[in-house]
Amino acid sequence: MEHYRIVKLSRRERQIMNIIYERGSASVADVLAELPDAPSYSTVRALLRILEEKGHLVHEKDGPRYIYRATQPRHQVGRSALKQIVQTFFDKSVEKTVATLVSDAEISDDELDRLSQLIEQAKKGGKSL
Amino acid sequence: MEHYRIVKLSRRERQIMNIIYERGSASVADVLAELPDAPSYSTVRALLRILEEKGHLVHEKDGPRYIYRATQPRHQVGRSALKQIVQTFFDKSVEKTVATLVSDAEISDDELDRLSQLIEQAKKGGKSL
DNA sequence: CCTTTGATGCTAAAATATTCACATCTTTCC
DNA sequence: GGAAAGATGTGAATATTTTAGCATCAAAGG
Repeated sequence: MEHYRIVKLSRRERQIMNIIYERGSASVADVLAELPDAPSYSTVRALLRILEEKGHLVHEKDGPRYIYRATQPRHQVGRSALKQIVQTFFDKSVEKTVATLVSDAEISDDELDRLSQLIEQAKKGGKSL
Repeated sequence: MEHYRIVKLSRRERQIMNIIYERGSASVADVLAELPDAPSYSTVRALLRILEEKGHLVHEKDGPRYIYRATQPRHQVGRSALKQIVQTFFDKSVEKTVATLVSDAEISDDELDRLSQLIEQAKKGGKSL
């Protein structure tokens, strides 16, 4: 239940983890291509190795090259990150957070309908517990 | 419209900015009290000074002591941070994000009702634009 | 088989972040 | 006013992060 500590990462480590979470998996070249202010190939490999040593990543071989994946499931880390955002910027209010989400993004009517259903289900689900 | 770049902060800088965003404002002692693995008083002052030099904070005098505030409005930074989370962990899907929010947190019926209204307004608002 | 290409392993230098000690300046209050 | 308490300003040491160079190894192609 406690916060997942992807929180102790350095700037570059964070950037790399985000890339890998976004893509699901990535080779060294993939990471290099998406890193802002991209450093050298060697540098990216060093960082990936460190992240692996720290237990945040694992790699598997895909022919000659390594493919990296996160060890912690994305939904868990996402949940934790979201919680942090709600706490830090939205007074712990889910309502304020959702308000920002729906006012900021372009959302189709279909998606809005599904959101309504989501809320309805939460009402029922909450009751039954 | 572009991402607000509170993104280049180091680990400690990030921790401090989060504390200040959460509280609204803070003295050196406040920050020190909330920092995990709290360093010395001198250290916190040094970090606050750096953050001020970089333009992320300003201070005003409250009697003998300094009170620090963020220069960028919280809602703007929160909006940007939220966007980042949605992109990184929820496939850019507001729906998935909201689903996590309502399933994770304890939400009262009242709040769920307000969320429904929120969605309804978004439907109307979206149409009219 | 041998060369070329493209990948990783390792190590160390350079840059940045983090930390604190000490000097100084105010406020408090006796 | 003057001492004590509580703040800040500064500079430099320490630790961590970030970077890249060079050696090595494996696959691909002639």
